[in-house]
Amino acid sequence: MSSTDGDGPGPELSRNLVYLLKHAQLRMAELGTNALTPYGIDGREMGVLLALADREPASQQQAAQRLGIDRTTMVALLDALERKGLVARRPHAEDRRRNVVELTDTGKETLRSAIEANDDAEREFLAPLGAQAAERLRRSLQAIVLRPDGRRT
Amino acid sequence: MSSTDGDGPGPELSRNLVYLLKHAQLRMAELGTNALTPYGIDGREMGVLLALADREPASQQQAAQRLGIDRTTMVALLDALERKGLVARRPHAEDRRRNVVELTDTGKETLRSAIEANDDAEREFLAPLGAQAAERLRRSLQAIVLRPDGRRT
DNA sequence: CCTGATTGTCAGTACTACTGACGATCAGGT
DNA sequence: ACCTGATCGTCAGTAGTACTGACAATCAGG
Repeated sequence: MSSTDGDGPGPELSRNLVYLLKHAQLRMAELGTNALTPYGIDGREMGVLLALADREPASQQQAAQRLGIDRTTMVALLDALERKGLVARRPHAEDRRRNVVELTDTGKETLRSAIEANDDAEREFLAPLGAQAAERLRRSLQAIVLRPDGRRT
Repeated sequence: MSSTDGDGPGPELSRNLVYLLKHAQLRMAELGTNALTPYGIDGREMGVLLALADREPASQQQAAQRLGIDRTTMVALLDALERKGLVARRPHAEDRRRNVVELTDTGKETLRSAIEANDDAEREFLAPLGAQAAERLRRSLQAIVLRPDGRRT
């Protein structure tokens, strides 16, 4: 039952970007999740940590915008990260509607390790490509995702 | 409130493949869905049609394998496509456990139009890239997704 | 001080895809 | 022919994810 009949995608399906992107994303997400489990977080949570560490301290809404997700989705994400002691909410000095969300020291440490583990996972994901092709893939995706008119999903 | 504070992803997040692939996939799926609505199908259903048209007639299970989804997921997908008159299930001559799934004439016609519309959507998706970079992106994704040891998700 | 907008929160919902179980059917050995 | 184990399509239930809509608290402008 190994190499037979209708096992893989046909030639047309293999050219379809919806198909290719979906499965690329699934595979990368799986590799990322596996790589991150030792640190008790998954890819989405690492994204939140990155969004917070990358720039100046942010409100929950700002963090959500950086990640391209809804502010209501951010609530549960931060609940989990706060429970794990990786981020802290504190009240905003001048606007009491807002929370300022920051990484704890543990969070910073965890993020450092997570980035390394995730880099390994990315290397494995990109293994079928040469170094140059890998870098071009990353740049092309950036050009598409970060294109100037970026509207919110 | 337009271009200010913490609006986009920071530099680290922008390099993260999980982030880039997720949003690339979201955008392509949205463009595809929009392009296909005139034909009454979405990207997933077009995938099914492609999987069926690409190769010899298939059982539901084979079609699912070509698409990389579970056979239980295929059931509802085919229910919808059959209701729309785009595919037909008929009993397999030699194995009565199986259904042979085929495109109807309407299905073939719809798929032709859908492919054109989807090509337009892909062009829009790839617009930030040059022609060469676009083709390289497609090939790199193929190399990653179709890599020989492709295990089932 | 009032009105309208913003922030974080929560309940409810939608969508997708899975697991587990079922009956029907097939294949192989005896 | 019979039994056992595997396969196919189906369905119910469940899990994960992210949304919409509504709410109280708070802010900003007039």
